[in-house]
Amino acid sequence: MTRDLLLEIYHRMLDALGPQGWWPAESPFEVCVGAILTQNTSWANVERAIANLKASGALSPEALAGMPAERLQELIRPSGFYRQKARRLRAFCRWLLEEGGIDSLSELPTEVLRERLLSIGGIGPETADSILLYAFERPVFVVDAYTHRILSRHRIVDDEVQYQELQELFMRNLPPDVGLFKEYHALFVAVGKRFCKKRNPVCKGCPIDGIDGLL
DNA sequence: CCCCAGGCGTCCA
DNA sequence: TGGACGCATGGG
Repeated sequence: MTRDLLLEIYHRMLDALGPQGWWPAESPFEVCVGAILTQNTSWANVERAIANLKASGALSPEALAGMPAERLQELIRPSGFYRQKARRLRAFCRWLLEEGGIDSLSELPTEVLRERLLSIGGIGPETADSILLYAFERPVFVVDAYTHRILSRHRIVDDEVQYQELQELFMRNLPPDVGLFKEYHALFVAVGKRFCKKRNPVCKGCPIDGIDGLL
C-alpha cells in the first residue's frame, strides 16, 4: 500500500535526523518573506537578507510595500536575484495589505487562498504551498527539488513526474495533518542537503536507501 | 576554475 | 506542453 510506503520513508528520515521543527521564522509574515527569498537560493543567503530587513525595522508589509525599490534591493541583495525578488516582495505585500492582512485572509478556504497566491506575480506552486502550510497552517503538501530528486533517484517515482502529481501522491495517501506535512517536507530538505546533493550521481548513506519501489 | 542553492517568468517551437 | 534561458549572491 502506498500509504505504508510513504509513512516508512517519513519514519526512516525522522529516525535518521530527528524532528526539524520547521519553518525557521518568528512570524507568519516572516515565513512568507523567506518563502519568496529562498527561491532557488541557499537558506544561508536568505538569512542574511532577513537579518538586514530586521535590523532596518523593515520586516512588515507596510514597510516593504512603502520602501523605495532601490533601498529594498540593497537590503535583500545577499539572497540573490535581488531585483526580481524586490518586485515580488512588493507585489506580495501590496496584495496582503489590499486583502486586509493575514488574519483576514485566514477566513478563506484553502483552494481559494491558493488561487489568490498563484495569481500574484512571482508566486509559483512551491512558494504558494510553503506559505499555505507554514504561514496559514493549511494541510497542503510542499513539493520541492529535494522531494523530486530523492524520490526519483530511489526509483519511487518517475523522473518526469510533475509537481501536481507528486503533491497528489502525498495528499491522497496521507491524512491531512499540518504537523505531519510540515515535518515531512522539512525532512526531505534536511536529507537532501546531506545525502542527495545534485553533484553526487547517487544518494549515498541516505535513510531511504534500499526501500521497495512504487508504481 | 567549476557547480550549486528550499523557483519563477518569458519566449519559442 | 515543454524545453532553454535569465535572474545573482555566496559557499564548496
